[in-house]
Amino acid sequence: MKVTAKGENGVRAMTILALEFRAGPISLREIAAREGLSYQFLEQIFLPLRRAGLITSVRGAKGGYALARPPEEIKVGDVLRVLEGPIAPVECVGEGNGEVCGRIAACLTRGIWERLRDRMSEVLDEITLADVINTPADST
Amino acid sequence: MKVTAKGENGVRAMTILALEFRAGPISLREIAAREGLSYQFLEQIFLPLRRAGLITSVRGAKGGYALARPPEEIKVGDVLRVLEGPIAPVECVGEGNGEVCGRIAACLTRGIWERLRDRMSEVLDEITLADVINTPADST
DNA sequence: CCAAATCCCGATAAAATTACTCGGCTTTTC
DNA sequence: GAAAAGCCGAGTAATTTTATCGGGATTTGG
Repeated sequence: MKVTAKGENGVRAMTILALEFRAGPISLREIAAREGLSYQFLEQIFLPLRRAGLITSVRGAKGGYALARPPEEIKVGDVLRVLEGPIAPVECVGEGNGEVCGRIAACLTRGIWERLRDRMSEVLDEITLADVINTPADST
Repeated sequence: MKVTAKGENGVRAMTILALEFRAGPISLREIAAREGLSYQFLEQIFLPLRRAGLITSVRGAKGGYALARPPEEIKVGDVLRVLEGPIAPVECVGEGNGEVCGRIAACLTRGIWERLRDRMSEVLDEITLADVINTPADST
């Protein structure tokens, strides 16, 4: 029941883009240095985020990445769905998926996963990048 | 962000034990047949559940497994914690874990995972096995 | 007392997923 | 035109998950 490193680091990287939203594009090299991640792993994260339209890129020297929209308009759920696929605790209850598997207790347990999925989506869609950068990091 | 097959099938198997709670112990062979799972994989699921005290076993011919407590008193969260470890979307926010990692945006993103973890626990701890077997399987 | 049913359990093999790297290309600035 | 950056497919390494095996130990029923 874990988010992958890709998802976790993707959110982390997007947080940096949110912090620097007014400062123009930031290079992967800089983000990699700030977060202690490899340049190449970050590339793998940014590629799908750009294709999904969450970030924009500027090529060439002085280039880099920036959020495509202001931090208030990007939800954590958006980022995770791009990097990890639909939010769903089990395959058969993918968001907007009506399939049913053939096993006997299947329909009994299904409700659990649907409720869990809905609450997970709810939390992740109510937190924007703006919330993330504005929340004081109190709880040690 | 998925539950493993072990967790999913564990909940499924516990549901069967809940359905047959009054009927005495059920053998793994029977559960395996009813759910289309391998006997040996189920063994791997039941061993930790028994060690955790969620089920009891009776050895020998006519033996099998039964819930240690009535279905009303066993939460889905209990089962998942045994089979998958603490409910936590990322390592560093394991239930009751105060650690902090050293990276820069760490404390900014941490709050996300804490909120997610809390809501996940909440859902899973408000559903008992009794709820699972009593909920009509309407939503096709 | 024996045979069959059943749980007990460590070890390990197989498969799947995830994490990470490589190499080479294209675009832009200075 | 050289350096700084992004673009991108392919491939390898590491980890986790799934599944199997083999042999014990315990109980029931004949």
